[in-house]
Amino acid sequence: MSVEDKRVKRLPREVREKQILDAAVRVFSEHGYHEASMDEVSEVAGVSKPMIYAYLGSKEDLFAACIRREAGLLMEAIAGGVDPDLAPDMQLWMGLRSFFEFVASNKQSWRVLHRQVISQGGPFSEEVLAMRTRAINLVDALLSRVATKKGMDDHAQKSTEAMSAALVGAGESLADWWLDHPAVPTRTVASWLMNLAWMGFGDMVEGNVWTPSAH
Amino acid sequence: MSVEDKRVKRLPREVREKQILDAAVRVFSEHGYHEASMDEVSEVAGVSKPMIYAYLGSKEDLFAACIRREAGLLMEAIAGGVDPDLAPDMQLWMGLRSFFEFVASNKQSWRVLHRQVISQGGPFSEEVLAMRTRAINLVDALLSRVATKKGMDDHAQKSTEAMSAALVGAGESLADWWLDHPAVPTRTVASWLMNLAWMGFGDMVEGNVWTPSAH
DNA sequence: CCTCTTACCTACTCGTGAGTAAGAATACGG
DNA sequence: CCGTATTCTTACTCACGAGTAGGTAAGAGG
Repeated sequence: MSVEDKRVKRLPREVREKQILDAAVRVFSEHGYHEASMDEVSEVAGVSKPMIYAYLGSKEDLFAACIRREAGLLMEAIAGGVDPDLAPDMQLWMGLRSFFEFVASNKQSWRVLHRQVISQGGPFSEEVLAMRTRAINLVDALLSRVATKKGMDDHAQKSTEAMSAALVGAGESLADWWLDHPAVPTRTVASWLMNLAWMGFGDMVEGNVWTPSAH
Repeated sequence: MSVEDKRVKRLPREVREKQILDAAVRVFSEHGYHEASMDEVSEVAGVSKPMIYAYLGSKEDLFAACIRREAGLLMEAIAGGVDPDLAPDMQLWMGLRSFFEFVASNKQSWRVLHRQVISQGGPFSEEVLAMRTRAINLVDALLSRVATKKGMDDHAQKSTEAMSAALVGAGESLADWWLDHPAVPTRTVASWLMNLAWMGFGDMVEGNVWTPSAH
């Protein structure tokens, strides 16, 4: 009569898929794509291996599904934290804060996403690179808007894309550094990068710092 | 009688080791550690598999040897291009130029090094992380020197390590971007990053740019 | 010409892990 | 109470790739 024996049995597909994805994110984030085994995923998920293949397809498919879900969450978090009517520097500021907040509360998601960004090879690299490109374009839209308004010359205009790539890379790297120094508050990390991006290091040592209040 | 049949035979160990390492760098840079097979390395090297094991040890050993060699080259190139008696901003500038020059003329080396920076898991991650940490410390030494001289407060002092991590990440990311945009000259890429680091984006749009002449 | 070392190869073993076949158990509609 | 669709498992197959056993041949030194 008791429904709770040892394993909860015969749950609807939706629920199982979520459990599997959660387990996959965890396992992939711990070992990376190649070192992770489907057997471990199935064990962590509390479900036998054929279920995974039935519901989510091959290992690559499963990984792609993880990336898509987590990338969606990250992008959503950032987009939701930014008001597109604000001035560009404020938008950048809000975006950075949202990003670091996401990383702080979703370390595993971040690891899965960032870990495989570089190591190409698999067909899933498209998936991952796509989301990185989206991030760069997002920043580029901001920067080039500023550049145009301020009337930078053509040569400098071209540089905004490269700058965006650099900024995104700086953000990723800083996020990684932060994982090893969790004592630093979110706001502080975000402001460091904001200042580096907007004022540069040279200005900072002169005491010129960007603050959200003085828009 | 002819000594040149098809394969050059019976070369001394030194030469073979170099051939193998060259092949390994190429194969690892193309596929990444896991997707690369020892069979392919042996094929590219023009040497049978047991030779690799006899000379360089296991797959991990071989990979570690690659990393060590290429990281050594990179660090040497940077150290050789920087005069430690110059002002910090000039040192940073020279370092950046040397770095991008190295990437331009050693794309494969760069790929091997950078590809695996993130994806932890293997025991070789120590090897790779070590060289990244060295790079960050190098930059940090510069930045904190500036910060101390200029008398930044304690809070800001602490930030130099994080800043260095961000800068290194920006450099890596920009180098990757550059691989897809080879038309841009080395000097230009270096100056973009230099300006971002020293002046920030906000200053650049105002027309304030750092140039090597006005030290 | 004999011996010892070093360079070198063919042809294997064998663990591991992705993917599957075949069917058991449970709900549910008629 | 009977078919039928869905959930779920045990117990396999099978390819691939790291690592090796065992042996050949070529030069060096006597």
